[in-house]
Amino acid sequence: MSIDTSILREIFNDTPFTREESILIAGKFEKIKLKKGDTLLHADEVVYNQYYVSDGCLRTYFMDNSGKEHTLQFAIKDWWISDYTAFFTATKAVMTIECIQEATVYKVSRTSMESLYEGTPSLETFFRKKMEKAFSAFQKRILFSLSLTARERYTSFISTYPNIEQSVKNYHIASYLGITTESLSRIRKEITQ
Amino acid sequence: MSIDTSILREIFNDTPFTREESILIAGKFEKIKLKKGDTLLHADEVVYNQYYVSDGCLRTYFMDNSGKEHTLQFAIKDWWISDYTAFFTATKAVMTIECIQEATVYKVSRTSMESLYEGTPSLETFFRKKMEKAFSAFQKRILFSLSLTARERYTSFISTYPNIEQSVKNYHIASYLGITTESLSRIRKEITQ
DNA sequence: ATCCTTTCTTACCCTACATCAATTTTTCTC
DNA sequence: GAGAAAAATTGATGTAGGGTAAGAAAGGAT
Repeated sequence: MSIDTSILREIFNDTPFTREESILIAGKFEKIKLKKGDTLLHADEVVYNQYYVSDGCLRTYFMDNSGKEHTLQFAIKDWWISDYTAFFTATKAVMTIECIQEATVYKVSRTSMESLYEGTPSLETFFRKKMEKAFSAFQKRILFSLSLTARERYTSFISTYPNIEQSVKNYHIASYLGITTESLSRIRKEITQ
Repeated sequence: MSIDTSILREIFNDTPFTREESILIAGKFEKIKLKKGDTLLHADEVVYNQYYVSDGCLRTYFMDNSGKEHTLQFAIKDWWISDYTAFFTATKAVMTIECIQEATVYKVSRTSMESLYEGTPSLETFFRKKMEKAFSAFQKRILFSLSLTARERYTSFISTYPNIEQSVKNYHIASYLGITTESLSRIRKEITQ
């Protein structure tokens, strides 16, 4: 365990920590390198950690009873990823996190987080705000899934996440949008005409 | 402005505050009574406040270009409600909050919240955890909308929120599930047979 | 460069849910 | 409790997107 304190600047942006705080925080993180296809977290595993993505691309997906995959989230540089429902309650994951492009992530456990919050309120503020943004993003996604057609959701996705689009397969995007890869193909054809 | 400090126990459960903190916090809240049909927040208004629901039932809905309503959230006792995306960033609401059953809510502004966080870390912890739960709920909702049929989403809704079901109209539920009221009617018929 | 695997596309038909148009039931109001 | 308004149901028909199957492109591996 432990990472270089200089990386904290990347992870926590402009959040100011004292020298002591930095050392304490850095001591709780661990650097992990992943290759394409690696699984960072398996469904049914108890979730102890969340991960900061420094580089590469990952996705969280849920596999339903019929074996179909549903992508909940992609994560690229500066995103955090985990099965958060399971992470918050230290229960079993329903989702799997897969590396879809060679990645470097920094891992930290929930218990580490909780203990760090105690001595470092600015850290808690940082995560509260992260949480607020993530919450907003999910809210928007729900509204979109309720009110937009598949085609509209696709064009919205493309313009919102142009960087992600390059890193992922079309069938990943389809499973994120809630449509089949065939439908996405038809939509793409329609658009380019 | 200001409410009785005794109500804080209801709002913040078992969160312990000092006498001084309690007075400070209570000073930032305001009690509001709503009748059925009242609008607590209009789309296009800048959102300064969030609301704790002490009693009654409200819903947040989004109206799309074609005039169709999409219910994002219901709120009953002990839930918080706002257009959170707009609340966090002090921007204009895209959603409207409507009282659907005579309600009592307690209002507090974002700036009040931010200033209270500074002196009372336990308050920030309280809201961080609330946020985590809300985030999980939204995540679950996204997974359900990706992987379940309309019928499955309906039965899941009914069993998850039996208390809400009684307070709301079927067309509210339909707009929450992302289907038409006619489809919901057919699903209900199917189930009772 | 060639073979093999993965990904994407296309064509055909199918289904879950939508839309439109009444009609019935429930709820509100005086 | 009669009449009006709102909500729910039902039937007929339409459509976005799904399922299946096959082929075409694009990437890797050797």
